[in-house]
Amino acid sequence: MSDAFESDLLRLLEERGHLHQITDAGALDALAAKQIVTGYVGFDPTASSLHIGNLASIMLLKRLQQAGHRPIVIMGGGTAKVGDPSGKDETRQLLTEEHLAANIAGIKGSFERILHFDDSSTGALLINNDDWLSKLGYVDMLRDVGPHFTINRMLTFDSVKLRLDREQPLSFLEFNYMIMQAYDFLVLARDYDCRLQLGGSDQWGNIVNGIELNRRIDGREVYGFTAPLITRADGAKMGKSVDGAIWLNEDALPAYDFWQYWRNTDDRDVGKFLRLFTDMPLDEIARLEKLEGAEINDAKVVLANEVTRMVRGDEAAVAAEATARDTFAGGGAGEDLPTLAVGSDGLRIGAVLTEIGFTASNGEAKRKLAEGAVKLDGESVSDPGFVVLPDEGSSVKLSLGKKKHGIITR
RNA sequence: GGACAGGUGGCCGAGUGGUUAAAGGCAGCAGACUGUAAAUCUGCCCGCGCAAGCGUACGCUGGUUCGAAUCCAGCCCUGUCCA
Repeated sequence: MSDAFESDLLRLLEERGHLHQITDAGALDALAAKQIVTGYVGFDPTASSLHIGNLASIMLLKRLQQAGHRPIVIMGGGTAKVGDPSGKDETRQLLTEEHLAANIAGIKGSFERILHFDDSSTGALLINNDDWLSKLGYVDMLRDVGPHFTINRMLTFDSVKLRLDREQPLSFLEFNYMIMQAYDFLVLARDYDCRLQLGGSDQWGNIVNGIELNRRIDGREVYGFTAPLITRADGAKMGKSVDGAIWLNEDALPAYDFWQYWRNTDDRDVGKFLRLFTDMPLDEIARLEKLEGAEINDAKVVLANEVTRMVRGDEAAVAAEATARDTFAGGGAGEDLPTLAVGSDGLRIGAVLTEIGFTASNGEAKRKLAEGAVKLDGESVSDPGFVVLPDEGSSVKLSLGKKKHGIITR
């Protein structure tokens, strides 16, 4: 469906792998080719930091701006009070007002780093949909919007069907989410001349509702664009791990760990991720992803550097790479590694492992010791009674397995 | 409001009175092999404790029993059907 889009916008999105579906590709293409288009993506502030699962959506806004259009970030302060059932097996926890406000404050920084906010015609905007949603009167809302939705149709949406098919509960509150989101689009189209909503493929239903609502109430043509769900070659979703998500905020995940996540990308994903999450020229990416054997590691380093730079800034990327080089290639210990100071009495090895965060409990630490996974300055340690006590003023390198390294000082 | 079904460890899912901290799978961690990759094989996988050991755990609260995730009562929650 792809050859020859007229607009830079759709060409860019398509060639970098962001395109999944467009509601009216021809019309949107024509519009984007002749004028600045304002487009938005909604983010629900369910945590105090976004994670790399959100990165694909953020990139949509970045691409929009790169192609000379205006991105709007919608903070779902209002919709988060309702909870999006899309793609969720079960009901989300409801968040308090204070909690939401704190989350929004935490998330904001990521956008400020990745998008350009200014007063120009393509400057990004960040808007909280609570501004209008919380002011809605129930009866007014029902009368204005209610007639345009039929339950029959709402029941056919995947977000609803999934729950019903799985015999999972779907509360009335959540059922209303799609109406709230559709209403957002209406408000944005009216007040900001916003003509495009972008999102992940799981948002298709919600987006289509917004388009429909605009057409029915205001007779305005607006468009929807969805990106494919990004999965890793091993089948896992982006950024999911037991230790927690790969957070964008430094206070939630140190830059070194963030960098490592990308450095450890599956061979098969390198090209895809470079296209999606960096601005590298496509021919350069094509060259990198063709590297074979151990050489593809170079491409992974490039990927890690580029993404870390975008999300965390130059310094963080440079420091993380240096630490990785010293630690892995040099066999030493880079500065960015997690560090733990033990007192003058030292600390038992199990406690050290847990305090520095390599193991979740003392029991796990002991198991790892028994498995022979723990090393101090390269020397295997298996005695749970071993007390770590570096010489005054010096430090030792603590390793759990091949990948987790830290520095113990006195 | 009624009838029926169900609520088990991060997830899925066995287990219907006794070596059950709870089968099996997934996810995860570690070891071997490698390239800080993948695949494969092996081990581990509630917490505290150096250890002996202790403490918690099968929706909640009580009860029966020497002994309960398993039996009883009440409650909460969910689904399906009925009103």
